[in-house]
Amino acid sequence: MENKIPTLKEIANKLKFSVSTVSRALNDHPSIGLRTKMQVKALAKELGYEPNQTALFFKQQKSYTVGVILPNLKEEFFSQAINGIEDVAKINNYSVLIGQSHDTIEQEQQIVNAMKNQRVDGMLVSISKHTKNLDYFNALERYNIPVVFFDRVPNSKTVHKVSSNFITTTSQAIEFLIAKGHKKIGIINGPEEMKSSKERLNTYMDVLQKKRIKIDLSLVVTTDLTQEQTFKAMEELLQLKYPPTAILAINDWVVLDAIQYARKKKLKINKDICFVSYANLPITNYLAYPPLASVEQFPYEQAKKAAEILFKLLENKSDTGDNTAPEMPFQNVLIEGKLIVHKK
Amino acid sequence: MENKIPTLKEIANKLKFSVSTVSRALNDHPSIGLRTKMQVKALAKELGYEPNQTALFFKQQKSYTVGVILPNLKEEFFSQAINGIEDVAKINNYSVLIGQSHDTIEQEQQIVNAMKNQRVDGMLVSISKHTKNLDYFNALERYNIPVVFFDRVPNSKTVHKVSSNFITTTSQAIEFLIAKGHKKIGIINGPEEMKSSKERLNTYMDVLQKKRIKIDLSLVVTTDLTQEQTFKAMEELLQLKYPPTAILAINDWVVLDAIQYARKKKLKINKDICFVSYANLPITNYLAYPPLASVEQFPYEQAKKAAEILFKLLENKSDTGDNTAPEMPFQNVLIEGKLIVHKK
DNA sequence: CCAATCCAGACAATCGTTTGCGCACCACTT
DNA sequence: AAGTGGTGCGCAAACGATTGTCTGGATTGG
Repeated sequence: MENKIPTLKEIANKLKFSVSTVSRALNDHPSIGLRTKMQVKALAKELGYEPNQTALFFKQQKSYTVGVILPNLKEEFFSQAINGIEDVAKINNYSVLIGQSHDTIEQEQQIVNAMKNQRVDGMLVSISKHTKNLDYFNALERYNIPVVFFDRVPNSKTVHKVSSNFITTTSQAIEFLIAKGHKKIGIINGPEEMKSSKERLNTYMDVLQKKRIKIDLSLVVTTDLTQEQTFKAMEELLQLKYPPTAILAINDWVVLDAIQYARKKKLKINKDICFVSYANLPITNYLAYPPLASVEQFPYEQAKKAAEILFKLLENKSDTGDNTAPEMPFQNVLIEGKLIVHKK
Repeated sequence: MENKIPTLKEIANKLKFSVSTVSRALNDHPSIGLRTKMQVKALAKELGYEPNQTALFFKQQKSYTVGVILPNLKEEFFSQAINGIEDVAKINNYSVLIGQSHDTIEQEQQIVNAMKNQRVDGMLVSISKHTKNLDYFNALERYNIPVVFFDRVPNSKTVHKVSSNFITTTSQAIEFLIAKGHKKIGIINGPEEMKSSKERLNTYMDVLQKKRIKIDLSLVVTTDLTQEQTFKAMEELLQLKYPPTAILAINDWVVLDAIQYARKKKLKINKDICFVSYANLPITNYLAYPPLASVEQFPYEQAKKAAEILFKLLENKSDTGDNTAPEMPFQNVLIEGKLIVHKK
């Protein structure tokens, strides 16, 4: 007998009240008498009544859910970011729906669409390394689903985004290496489609120029972040007539592979060759041959900031049913990173 | 004008059909004429109609979503497990809702409840390290939400679960160390509440006994997996009159801390003291002082298996609206691990 | 004593979709 | 010409909750 899911209707029937009365009683509506409220609440508790969220989502045209799309969860950068999002979501009583694009456009698009049809209230997205076309994100406008990009953000000016300031951190990193006496500084960059890759490269050249160090484009190689291509990139760099004495790598995973490759070639890390990279993963603490320094990008704070912007957008939306509210201007927040020098 | 979300009703109005006809047309119902179907489909496409999932979830009392609850995402073990689940879910056209308990009972319970009210169709759970009471999981029965536990599973016999076979892998690990000549083998175990801790300890003692090695309980210490307690556990072990020459640690993160501690005490890893642990994280490949061996637990396969069981349960449920179907007996699947010896 | 007021609760619409049933119309059959 | 069967579509209920409007009865004021 108790093995059915209680509904308002059941409570109403047992108490000979109408469904609407029961609903209002549970919501402490002023037009319901105290006696009635007590009765209803007592029975609701006894039956273990809890509102059916799917009915509410449907009725209210609101799911109290934000979708998060990111390349993958295995990078600690992203799992930390999730924590930032979860914390903000919890404050706002929202759930978080996570999807991994696995760095493919197809899966990213599919997830966006699925989330759209499930009517997430908003999305936080770190795009795949190949994403160029934002059509499927723009389609969300019609559904009134705001999107805030973080970390891996698109180039467009007409989106909200939060990302690391690669210009300042890259400057710091390069200047740090120059101060250490390095003149031949290699750079293992990411795919060209990635906005961060461009910024990193531009900054690299700017700093060298400012410091009057000759720019040698053969010192610039790229990887798609796979181990295979990273090895190939390292091979290119090391076979140069004047190989680099220091290398700036796009992130910690790439730098780990790069270091591994260098060791295989019998190079002494931090002596023959130094490495600096981005992310500052906890594991670098356990490494025998850690990079000399890492750029901490504060994933938690970055994602948190993005989530806060998203919730502000959601708030604006619900305040005024119509779009009469002054639209929030497109946010483009830069999070300052920090160069962490690992003590030997 | 096109900035509204298209519904069946709109299509029906524009075409002067009834909503039901439109619905059936889109679903290729046989009783709708070919001409009508074509017209409807054409307009649906033009308007970009896609069914509102929240309405479907509600109507069908089914969300095509499985909930996954695990301690945290930052352990690669779990993010790999998620991939196993996602892959199975994708085949079945299901979404995956992820929640992190952060190893606390309160959050775990809260997530279970939220997922219950959102009517996930089933759950896959790796319980927190403190979970003992399964009441809030049992409450899901009433909602007809099947649960399959994986990796960190409860002791109960009346649940479905998939976990590593700690008996065989622990035997292998200990025998491996004994074969290497170790007689004083320490063990850094997990909290006693964890089922795996008991199995690990029992196996440890069984193997030593079989090999006629004296059991010394002072060689058995525990950690709650935090770095602090792991350091304390190491301190206990190292201050013994006859400290261990080999240590079996509950997982890779613990072993990393243990190794760090040993190094701080100027012990030579793999010489003064050896380590073996569970998980075989990818990062062990990048370590200077990796454990001698790791037990690979195949998180992907484990989670995949759990997901497959869950979907079989879901299938059984939907086949027969009532519970007249022969209930599937409680599954208790053991996944065999594998001892991976890291080459130096 | 009757009308105005007010309180507590009921009625019904609504969200978008599916689905059982009914009905009109046409083409056959007899 | 009346019955039969099938085809093609509409009507309306249902899922669970919220909410605007309505109503019956008690209370109050003049």
